[in-house]
Amino acid sequence: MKVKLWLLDLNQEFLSGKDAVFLWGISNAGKRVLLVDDSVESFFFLKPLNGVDPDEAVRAAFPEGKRHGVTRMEVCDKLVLGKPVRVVKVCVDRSDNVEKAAGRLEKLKLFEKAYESDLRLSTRYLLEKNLTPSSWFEAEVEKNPFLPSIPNVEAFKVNAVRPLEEEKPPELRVMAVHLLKVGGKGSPKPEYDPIVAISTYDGKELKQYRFDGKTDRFLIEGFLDQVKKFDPDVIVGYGITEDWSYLAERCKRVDVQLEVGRNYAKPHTSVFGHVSVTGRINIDLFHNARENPQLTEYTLDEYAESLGFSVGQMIPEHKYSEYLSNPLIAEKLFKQSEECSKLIYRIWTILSDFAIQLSQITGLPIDHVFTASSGHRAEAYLIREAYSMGELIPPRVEKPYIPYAGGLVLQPQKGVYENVSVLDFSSMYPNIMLKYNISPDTYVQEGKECEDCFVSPESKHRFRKDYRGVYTRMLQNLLASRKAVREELKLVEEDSVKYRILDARQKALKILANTLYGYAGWVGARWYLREVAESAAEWGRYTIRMAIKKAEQLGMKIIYGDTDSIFVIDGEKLNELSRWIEHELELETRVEKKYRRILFTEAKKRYGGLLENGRLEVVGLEVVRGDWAEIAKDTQLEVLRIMLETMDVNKAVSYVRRIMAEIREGKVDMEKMVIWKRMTKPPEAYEVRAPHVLAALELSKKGWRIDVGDKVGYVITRGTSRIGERAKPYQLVESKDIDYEYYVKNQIVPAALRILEVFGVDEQTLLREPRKGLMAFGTE
DNA sequence: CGGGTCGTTCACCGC
DNA sequence: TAGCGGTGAACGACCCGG
Repeated sequence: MKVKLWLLDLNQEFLSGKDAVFLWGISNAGKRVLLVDDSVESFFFLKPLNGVDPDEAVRAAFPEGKRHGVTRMEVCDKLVLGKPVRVVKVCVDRSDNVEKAAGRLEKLKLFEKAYESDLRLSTRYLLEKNLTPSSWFEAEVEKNPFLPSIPNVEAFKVNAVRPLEEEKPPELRVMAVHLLKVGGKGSPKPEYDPIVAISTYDGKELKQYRFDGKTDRFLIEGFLDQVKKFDPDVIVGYGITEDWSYLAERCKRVDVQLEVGRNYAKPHTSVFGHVSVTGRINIDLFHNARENPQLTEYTLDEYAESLGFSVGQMIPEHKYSEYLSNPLIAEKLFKQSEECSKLIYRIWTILSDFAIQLSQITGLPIDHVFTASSGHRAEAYLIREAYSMGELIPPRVEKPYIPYAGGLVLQPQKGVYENVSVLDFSSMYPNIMLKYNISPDTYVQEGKECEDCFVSPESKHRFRKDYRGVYTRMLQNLLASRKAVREELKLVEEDSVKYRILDARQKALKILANTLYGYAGWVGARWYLREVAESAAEWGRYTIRMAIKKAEQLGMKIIYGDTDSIFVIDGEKLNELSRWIEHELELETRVEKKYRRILFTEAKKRYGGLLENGRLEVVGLEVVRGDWAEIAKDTQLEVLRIMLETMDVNKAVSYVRRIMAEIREGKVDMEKMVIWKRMTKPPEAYEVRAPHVLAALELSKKGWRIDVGDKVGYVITRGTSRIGERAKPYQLVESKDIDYEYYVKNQIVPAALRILEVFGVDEQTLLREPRKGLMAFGTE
């Protein structure tokens, strides 16, 4: 019989002496289904050394292979970086023996290296069958008495599968989970702090299981019953990776089995520390929060706010214990846990489309989408592309790292300009890589012959024209799909489900395409080739230089430019320029922005301007930096606004003086003086005793846990020693100890002068007491 | 030994 | 656990004159 399924999750099992892949899905009739496929074979490839005949190699190596589970060896034709190669396919009795056999055989003096021995069986299965997670497929199945029996899930043995085109995902049962953990002192420890409550929300029903005063056994059981009863397809939490291990430890103590998988299995750790729950999608939104470096503390409320949710004041974690021990306010804590589960649910609703699309496109299971880095996402896609071409997937190996030159940045002349347009190349690197067929498998090594090649402008790297590479194919597919999606988007109503799905898809496609250039230059990549990244950058610089030259020929004034953009004074020649670029350079451009007025300092990558709609945009300046005190950023923004809107220097100067006075009078909140910096290594590992390092050391001495990646907030206090030693964690400082002069001299003055310098204001002018009866500035 | 110069370390941002 | 280009603060080694 045939079934139509949406692939939720897959895992590998060893069943009656054979490897099997378990496919967990939802049928088009809404049934939860398990398909078992034990027809999958484990294998890898060996490339013979130069001069070694593959058939000879098989005969010589087979006896040794047999001892390590090799069942069969055969010679076959594959591609290695675009070149046809006869390689040996090695089949192994079970997947556990793959790496072992590959390691042994590689050592024989017959082979250069092994390919695809580091692919997991489930990955191989998806490739072989051309399936992707989070997509529909059709399976030819039959009942079989030896299959595991699982409540509420129909199990079948699979005979054949084929992918389907259908887009719309089925209705998923989603359960958001929040654990309320409270530590007596410091952070809660599962060894002695029981769970206080678990809240769940499924979009309709809110449940909460509470500590009964003696044991958390019953609340855990209550929660587990609810999981079994509701049988979620998706379990989503914030920090749920940690919650699972906390739960596991608690379960051990109170003698409960943490059976949350569809097969009753406990949660288990898979790649990159990601936790899987068999048969379900386990999503930790914390991983998504971690992608946003703007966040300081990575609390749920901060994360939710960054996504546009308005969340009221939440009880901070260090006060949990205080709340819990006071019956008058304890209820607030429980209420908050409930609200958290609702919030987690709502966040998932807005992220799920994007996650599903990314999963479909890359072929990564949906719960890996958030944990995988952008490099791994691109790589997952490349693996599929390579597989379909018959190209062997290179192993991850350590390679030496050689830096190369990147984008071109023009030096701006400081000053204010009016009517400036920004002409951007659309997806410059992807389009350049496409245009010149830049790919690791089209690269022609030095000394090798090549009749018809693209030659990079500076290093003269060559790329063959007669063959489309993995990168080229990937980009062609991504950009073509994106174009098609965007065309379709135009015909779809904006509020519809279809619009949401398509928009998520086109965004995912764009992100993947843009990642590929960086991927090429990443030493950790399977398809790393410095020459690829280097050439793309060279052609990028060449392109922007050509555009500038043409603009100048047309009599246009170039104000600035960075990598893929040029800033020009708007005029009737702009259209001519972009037409020329499209025609001669064969690249698309867009007028991305128009500034009514824009200010440049003498520095690159730092400017601010008034857009046509009146919005003030700031790039690179202190205003947008996370490591300046709020008060300095606010002041700079206001100075910039005054100057761009009114060009009134006196007004700006007196504004700054007013703020300086307020600081000295102690009228500014300490909160606005906190400087945040991220720890990039453990405090002891620093060579320099920088302010944030000393502040971090002081915090850890007081018992705070400071991890790499945490942001430390400090203020500068009064004293005569160097700044670093006067930097104190803001939590430990009273506002009377703050060194106001530091904030005036090292924060307000430099931030304000950055702008005012352009108008000839210097430090002395700014600091001088305004004289009575005279204008504040500009009368001398 | 205090004050200045200057190279280095560090974090962050732009694209 | 994607790349390079770029700015600017603070440290700390060093020099200098006293």
